[in-house]
Amino acid sequence: MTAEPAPAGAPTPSDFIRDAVASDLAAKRHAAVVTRFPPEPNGYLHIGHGKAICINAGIARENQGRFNLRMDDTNPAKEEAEYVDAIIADVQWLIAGWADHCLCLQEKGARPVAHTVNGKADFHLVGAAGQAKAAALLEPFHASNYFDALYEFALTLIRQGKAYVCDLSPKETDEYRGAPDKPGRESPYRHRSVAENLDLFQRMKTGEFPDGARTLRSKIDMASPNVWLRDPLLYRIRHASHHQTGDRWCIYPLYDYAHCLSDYIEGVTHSLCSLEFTVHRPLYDWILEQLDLPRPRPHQYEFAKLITTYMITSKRNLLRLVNEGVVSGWDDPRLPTLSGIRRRGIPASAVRNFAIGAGVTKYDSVTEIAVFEHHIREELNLSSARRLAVLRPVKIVLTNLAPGETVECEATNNPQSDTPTTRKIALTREVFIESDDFAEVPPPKYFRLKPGGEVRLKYACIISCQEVVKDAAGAVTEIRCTAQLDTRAGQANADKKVKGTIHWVSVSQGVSVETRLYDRLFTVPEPWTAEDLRTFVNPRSLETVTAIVEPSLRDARPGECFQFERLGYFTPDAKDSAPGRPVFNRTITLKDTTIKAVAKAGTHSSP
RNA sequence: UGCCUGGUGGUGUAAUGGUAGCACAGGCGACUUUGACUCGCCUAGUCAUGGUUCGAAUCCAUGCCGGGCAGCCA
Repeated sequence: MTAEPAPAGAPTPSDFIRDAVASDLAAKRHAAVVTRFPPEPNGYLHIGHGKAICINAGIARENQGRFNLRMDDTNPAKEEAEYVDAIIADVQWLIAGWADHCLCLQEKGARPVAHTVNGKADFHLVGAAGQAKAAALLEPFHASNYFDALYEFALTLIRQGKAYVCDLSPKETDEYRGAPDKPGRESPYRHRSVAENLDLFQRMKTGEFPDGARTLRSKIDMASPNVWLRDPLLYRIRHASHHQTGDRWCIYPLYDYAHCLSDYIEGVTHSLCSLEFTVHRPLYDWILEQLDLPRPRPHQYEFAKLITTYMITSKRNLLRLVNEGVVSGWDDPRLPTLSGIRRRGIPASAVRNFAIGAGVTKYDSVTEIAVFEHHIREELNLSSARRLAVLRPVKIVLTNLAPGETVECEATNNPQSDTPTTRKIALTREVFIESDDFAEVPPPKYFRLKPGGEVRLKYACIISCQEVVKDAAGAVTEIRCTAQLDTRAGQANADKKVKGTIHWVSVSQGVSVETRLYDRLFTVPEPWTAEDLRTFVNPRSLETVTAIVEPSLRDARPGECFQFERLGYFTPDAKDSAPGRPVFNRTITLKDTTIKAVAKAGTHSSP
């Protein structure tokens, strides 16, 4: 768990939020920077959350601060413990080696304790960052851990005459609220006495009233142009079991009330969230202001969320794809969930570079998926070992090699390495090549194998095509070639040039492996605008083939990334691989200008 | 018709009163035992109109266009 050194020459990100943090620090408004990432455990994290994590963790990291992982679990109806574990794993994966030393969790079982600061009542809970405590003794913060503190704060608001118990039904509450362009009306229960409010609120807590019968509301301004200031609800009654607190509570705080106070309780200094919460900020500030709190108050700043073409990131839509079986689960490699992305073989660093590069602004932008793909290839190109694999095989017979004869060849593991290593691979009489790499009737500018043509087998030698053998149906069954063994590395004609170099795998030594070729899940760049998402699901987003790979790949393990030369990057699937029997996921293809070159040649040569 | 926010090449993002730059995408070329990588070159932008100023993407005014907000969701 060491911090990754900042890339040489990489400028420190600068944006309006970082400017605000720097100015707060300069003015000594806070002793240290504390940010937070507060997901609701009602689904898996996706790449949009990834951006929020990168911003919150990144700012903590740049200021030697910490960032709290908190489950925003105030709604028992929608949340599940299963999601908590997935969220923790995804966050840790995303920041490993980068900001994990800033990640702050709390001691198991810890709760904020009431105490007095400068004569004022307070609740405070500080966690442990990095490895200050053994991981087994830590857990994420939970808003539900603050229910007692939140209840006490609510009592304070009632005593101050800033909150009241309202008996309006949900429908009536809605009607009384008015509309953005017309003021609301005051609830008939708005002027109850403090004593009555206290009594009713306590009875709400003890379970005397059914769901929806009463609420606790703040008393602000029913005529405010900001609808979120029209006496917003603080508590609702829900006789439901909560995944953390069980049946201890039947009243649950709402987001606006719980969030600002959770931030305060944890000592958060900068609460960074997405733009849709901007209209809630006056309420965030109002609640904290009323309570006359002894410690510095947190402040909320909003940034534009990450939206990427061909991806959907709404939990509703994601859940639907999962439930309807369009994908195999939350971690389907085609999904932009962090679990899916990880399973697909995309490095966390690529996600971070993408998220950070998207910037921190207040403009709702749509980032092209090509940028993400660029970052994926950039990382994988540097780190992936090269291997030979054939996805759609066609057989070549090297007629001048004897059956059983092997010609040892040396292959480079990673040409991008400063000190490249090599491995041995065997050329045999029969090898598979990619069916795309042979064309009986080649288009113009076709560099690969064709009747009477020559091509180099990568790391081996140049071969000449002599004869094409077909079955009764006219399908090519084998291509008979001669190997020019003196064009191997180190031989007399090693420097002989041919236009094309192709990959291959020995028929006798190759291993068959299930390989999953993933493509974009949607056929249109902005699927979220669709009436029905399923209309634009790409029917070819997953194709499964039996690939033939070089023998060393039999031992590939999940977590390892390979470049199958000329094809793309592949990684063993973490769920379906077994020792000695990997199942490969294609992370992404190599950039391919072949199509363009051939198409262009075709265009030029046609009338 | 209310309030809050925004508007810089195709896309994303810098420039904080002083030469509009970077990245992705696109185009052309070089290199190449990956049609990859790498390298070079090119295309293309300040929403509009006024104003302030020696000088405006930046400040002011007006207009236009976009996004968000009316859950007992977060």
